[in-house]
Amino acid sequence: MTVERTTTRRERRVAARQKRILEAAGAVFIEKGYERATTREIADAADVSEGTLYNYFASKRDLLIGLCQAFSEETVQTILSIQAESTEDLLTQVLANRFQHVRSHQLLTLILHQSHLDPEVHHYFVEQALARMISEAERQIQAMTAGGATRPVNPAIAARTLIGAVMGFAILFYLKDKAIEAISSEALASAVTDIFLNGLRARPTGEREGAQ
Amino acid sequence: MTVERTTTRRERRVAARQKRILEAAGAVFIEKGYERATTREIADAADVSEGTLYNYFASKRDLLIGLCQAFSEETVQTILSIQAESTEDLLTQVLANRFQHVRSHQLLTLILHQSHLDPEVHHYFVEQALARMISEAERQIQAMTAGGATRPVNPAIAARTLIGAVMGFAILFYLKDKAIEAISSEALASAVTDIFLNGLRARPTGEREGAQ
Amino acid sequence: MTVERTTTRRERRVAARQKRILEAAGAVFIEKGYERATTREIADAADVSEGTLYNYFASKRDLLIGLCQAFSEETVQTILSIQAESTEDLLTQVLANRFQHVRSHQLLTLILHQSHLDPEVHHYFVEQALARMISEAERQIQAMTAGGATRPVNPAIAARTLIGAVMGFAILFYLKDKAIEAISSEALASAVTDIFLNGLRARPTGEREGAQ
Amino acid sequence: MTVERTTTRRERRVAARQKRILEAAGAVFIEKGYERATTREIADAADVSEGTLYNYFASKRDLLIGLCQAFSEETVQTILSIQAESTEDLLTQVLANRFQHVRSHQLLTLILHQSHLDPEVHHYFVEQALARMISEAERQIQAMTAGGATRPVNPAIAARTLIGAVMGFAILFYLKDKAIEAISSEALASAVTDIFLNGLRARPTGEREGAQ
DNA sequence: GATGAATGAGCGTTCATTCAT
DNA sequence: TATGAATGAACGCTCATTCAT
Repeated sequence: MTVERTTTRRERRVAARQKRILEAAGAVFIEKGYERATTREIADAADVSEGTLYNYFASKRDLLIGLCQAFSEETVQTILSIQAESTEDLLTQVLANRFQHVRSHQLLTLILHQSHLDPEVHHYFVEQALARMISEAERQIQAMTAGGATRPVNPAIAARTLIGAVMGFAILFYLKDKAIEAISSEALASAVTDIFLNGLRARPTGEREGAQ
Repeated sequence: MTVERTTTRRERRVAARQKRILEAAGAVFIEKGYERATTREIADAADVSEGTLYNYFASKRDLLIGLCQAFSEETVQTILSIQAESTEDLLTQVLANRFQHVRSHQLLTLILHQSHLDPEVHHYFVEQALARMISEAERQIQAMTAGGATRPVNPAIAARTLIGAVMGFAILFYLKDKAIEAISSEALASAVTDIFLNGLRARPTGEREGAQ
Repeated sequence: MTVERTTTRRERRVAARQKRILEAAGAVFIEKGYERATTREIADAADVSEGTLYNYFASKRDLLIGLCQAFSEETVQTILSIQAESTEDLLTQVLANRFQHVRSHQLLTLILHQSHLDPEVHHYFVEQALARMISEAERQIQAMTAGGATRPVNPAIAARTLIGAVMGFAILFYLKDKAIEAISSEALASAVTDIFLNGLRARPTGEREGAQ
Repeated sequence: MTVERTTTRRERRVAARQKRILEAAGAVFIEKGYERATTREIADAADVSEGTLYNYFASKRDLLIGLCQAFSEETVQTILSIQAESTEDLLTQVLANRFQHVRSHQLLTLILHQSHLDPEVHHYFVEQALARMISEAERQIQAMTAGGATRPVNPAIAARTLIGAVMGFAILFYLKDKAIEAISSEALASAVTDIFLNGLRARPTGEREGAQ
């Protein structure tokens, strides 16, 4: 018997089933929208009965909150854990990571929409995740400006332009934009980083160009 | 007697009522979401009976389609009609115009979400409006690159970064981001234009800076 | 100016319009059933507005009552006015007349059904028309039995068998029975008269046969 | 333990409830007519909730179709299973059986009416039941004619006269004809059989009379 | 008198949630 | 604990009737 085991078999089974239900809910929510998704459909997709669903989540709304919490937490953790050597590297990594994520998990747009309608979703996503990421981005930009890496721009606006662009790309994936789907997340991240760092404007001849 | 009148009083009344119903529908859809909005609520908001609603629109979905069509058409017309003297001026004007619009009409995010769920909304918004605006942006970027005004970037990506950022800002307005709401549309447009044209990266000393 | 005219032009116009509305109502009722027929559809078919409909009839139900009254009255009048030389001739004429009528006007089945649901329809059709025709038939049978023309059968049952058969044939027309539609009303009347008068049973050789 | 049981308790409960709902629907349809019958009323009559109704039948129309199928099948089975020794016996039995049936179950007239309006009801009742019974009746008449039991009449017309008369009597029951309700089904069947076999016409003295 | 837009009660149907098994 | 039948409130929509023009 492994003494170190802190979870019993039952607890693990419960956790696994909870996860399966949440994933099923996410898939059905994205396909049908939150309102049109039925608990029966979610239960079928999770291969459990409707009754069992309610043993794991108190309501349909709870499924949405659960998804929102998991999504928000995962997003914040992932972004904050990224280690980079330079401004450019950091931006590229963050963008590549987000592009990769939204490409396969289209929850972001669902949650954006529900954040407007449900105060609790707003709390978990906008206040706990989006606001934190925006302020982290502002902090980074201010640090980089202080360190001479970036021009002195309005950090509130710059942070929101970057994060807004990521959300915008998420929507383009969500709307099945063919041109975007054809580009790898890394290539897209590099190109977007280039635009944000170096701008679109042509440089006077002889000027040092940025990456890419 | 005004012989020139081409619309009768009845026709004008009908048009006005149709507009009022559509506006009421837009307001309720934004407040409650499309699914949770009830036809009774929309009728109340438009100060007509439910029956009257159905004299003007065949179904609740038709209200959504009508809003989407009007929104898409208005957006395309407005953007295409903007006249500008320079790249910078054009970008600033377009951004200021869109920021102003999404600030007061929050339909964009509703329509983005419904475009994923309803093929007809997708048709009117994504195919008729968004795709046209993206390709117009690509065309402009290519022209500016050919004219030496912008660096040779991937026009597909650059166009989508710009438009994605606008959609991202629309979402921030939609989510009631206080920092954004505090900035005037024009100031925001200038700052974002600056970032897109000149980039965030610090320039070597002595380099000519872009606008702002 | 014809002094004898007892109806003004207006009165005649009103009567004509009333007749047209009633005919339109009958056609729509038969096509869609009473409940599914809409007043709009009836108004369209009569080429008047819905408002005008209500200037001529107080309600949709009134249209049904009106149709029922006209149908009942016409049926009774027609049947009672038939003059015949013999039992056989009388029966053949009545049957031919009714077959001809139900072939083109399918109101009978509609009214039969509504008689069950609406007391006023029941009054006009069942009590004023059907019951009178049944008792007239009973009277005739009794008279013929007394005169030696028919066997001493139960007149109540015989009358109802005859009239029931007519209603049954009306239903077969109503249900578009092909075999019945292919036979002329006169031929059908003769054959049915033969069956009722002479029976289906084979006769001993040498017996005198009835008509046809 | 009853190993042979092929239906579980649940299956039997489901079948019983389905039957109860169908019977309730039949009763309400007959009382109010199909259109005026509400699903709420049917649910109340079956002592279930409206939601439960829809667990057993997909729509209100499905209840009608279900009734029509059951009625049609039962009618055909019953008629075809009747064994008789003579023409007279057969006719009497069939008539008695039908009179007894329509006396207590007034579905026939409802179904006759709906057959005109709903193609599926037409299919199940007119094509699957009525048409089969008519052709069976034609076959019998032809056989009896060939066997010398009946005169050579038009079998199509004779069959329809008989079946039409049954439908006519069903309508008289449906319309609560007092004279008919006062006569037992058997007596009525005998009297009608007599009329159909022997005819109404008086016979020359000395002729052999038919039964009854 | 004729019109047809406006009305709102009432319908069939759905589905989140409960609970007996 | 897992099930899925039962529930009933709430929805989108229809249509007989009214009434201002």
